[in-house]
Amino acid sequence: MKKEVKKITKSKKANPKEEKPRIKGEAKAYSFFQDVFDVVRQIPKGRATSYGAVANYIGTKLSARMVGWAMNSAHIAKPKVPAHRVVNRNGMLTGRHHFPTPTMMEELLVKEKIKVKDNTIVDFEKIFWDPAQELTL
DNA sequence: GCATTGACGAAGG
DNA sequence: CCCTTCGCCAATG
Repeated sequence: MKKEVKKITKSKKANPKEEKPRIKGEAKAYSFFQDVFDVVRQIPKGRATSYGAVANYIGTKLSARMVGWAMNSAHIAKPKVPAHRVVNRNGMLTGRHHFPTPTMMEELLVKEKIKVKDNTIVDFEKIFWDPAQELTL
């Protein structure tokens, strides 16, 4: 149950319509959407990262949810964002259901020599790629 | 304008 | 050790 924990809901829009997937080319107003996409695109093959790591790199580590939410627009973003390389901190392919086909995500991972077992990346910590660590911002 | 939800994460029981 | 709960930020109904 959700209970009425938060009834206030800040709902204060910090960013005015910055992300507009409908418009192509003139998306100058960068937002965490673009940041997430950019970071995810820089994930080397055979590697994977977690939403929390990406969020941490961007600075919104406290809200790893936003990363996942942003990935919802990833399938609209171009060039295509390798969202299959982004999983939760458990290494579980939680977002596989959002792909064109639920099997596409693990198939892509397997193609990159990433072992997937029971919807979870094997040796996730080994192939883990931390943008904040690798990119050294 | 308020309540609910979400491809998460960390902490508490 | 497994399950439940809170926190975050933005969007959508």
